[in-house]
Amino acid sequence: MFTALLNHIQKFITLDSEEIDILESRISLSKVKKKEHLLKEGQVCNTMYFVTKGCARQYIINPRGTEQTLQFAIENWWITDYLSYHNNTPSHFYIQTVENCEIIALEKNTLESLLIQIPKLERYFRIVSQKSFGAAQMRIKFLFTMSAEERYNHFKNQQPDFVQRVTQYMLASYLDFSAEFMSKIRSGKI
Amino acid sequence: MFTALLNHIQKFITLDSEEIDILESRISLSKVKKKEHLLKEGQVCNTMYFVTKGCARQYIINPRGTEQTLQFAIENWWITDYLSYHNNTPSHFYIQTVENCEIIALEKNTLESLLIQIPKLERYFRIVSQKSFGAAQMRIKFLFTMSAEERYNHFKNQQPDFVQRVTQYMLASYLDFSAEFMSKIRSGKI
DNA sequence: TGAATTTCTTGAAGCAGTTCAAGTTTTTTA
DNA sequence: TAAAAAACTTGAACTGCTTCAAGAAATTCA
Repeated sequence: MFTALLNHIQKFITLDSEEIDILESRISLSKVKKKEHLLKEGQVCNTMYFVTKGCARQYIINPRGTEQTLQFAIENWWITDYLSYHNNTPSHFYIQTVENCEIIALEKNTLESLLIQIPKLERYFRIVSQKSFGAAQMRIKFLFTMSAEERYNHFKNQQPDFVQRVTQYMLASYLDFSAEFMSKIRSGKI
Repeated sequence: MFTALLNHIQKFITLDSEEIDILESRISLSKVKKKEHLLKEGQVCNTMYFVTKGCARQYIINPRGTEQTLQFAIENWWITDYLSYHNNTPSHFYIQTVENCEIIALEKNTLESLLIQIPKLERYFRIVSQKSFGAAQMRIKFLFTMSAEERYNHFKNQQPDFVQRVTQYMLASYLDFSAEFMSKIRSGKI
């Protein structure tokens, strides 16, 4: 529901009741079935998505024709293609639900007018995106320094529940190794 | 000089002359010699750095004891460890100049008070960090889908001048392969 | 529920890139 | 400008992970 986003926002800034009303009037929650696309490669991305329930992912189709997941978004995460969003260029990515989801889709026009009415929201989005960028930096560190098996174990320790929620090939590609290799890691045959 | 930052800011927002004065009064440019550290692993990062001249990089020392560059920052780029900055946790990274630099160091306290005096700056930093995050996503895409040689050629095409500015082992590690392999790519022995 | 589809497992062969070591070239510094 | 230090090159041996293929298990959906 809407309160999930409101709570998330209020972790970083404080809104008064008038601002909450404005926000509530402009935002709507939609249910999205598993495996539906929110964005496809080639489209210009003009929407930010906030997951209140379920899980979405950003992926590409690599030259060999297989999908590789670049990012997951679970409850209380924003997901979008910021480069396409800001530059109005065709996206390199797909964004797709992994489970049945409840999602707040915030279009550029709506967001821009909200940012004018409630300038404090600039701060919220600044902090959220700076933290996301920080997380992306750590991700690159892990990809660079750990072996496949270490990356799997590290992820499993950090997000024990999440491992169950996605198929093996999605997680394997996110950790940058093959689904077959993941099967071998799991069975201890490495 | 200060105008480099001012121009960068005014690409995204418009400041009036009073705001420019405030900004100018709180910001100072410093010269930093080549190979000096702005941040070391284990320190809490409470400063953002804007490069007006020269080049800096963020790197780690991997388990084998060799340096791996995660990010470069040239003219008009911000560099910091956002995770350490926001969570007040010890950094996993080093930040070091690669050339003699002119840098604007913006401390958290200063930035926070500037953001209160000039709330528009929230917007500037939001847009900059969202674009940086977008660039990080593309970087992960390239790491995932291209061979070592393709990554090198792609980088060289995108940033032909930059390739000359850093040593081979820095660029090789940034592209996630060994310095020896880069030597072989360059000589066409692959 | 049963058929179709998707996902997972396993082993064998292969290879892109690493590691090591030693020599050469370039850059830095006293 | 000479000596020291840093960066680059080259080849040989090696390896972590991929690819392929084919069967087994689990999930989806009519």
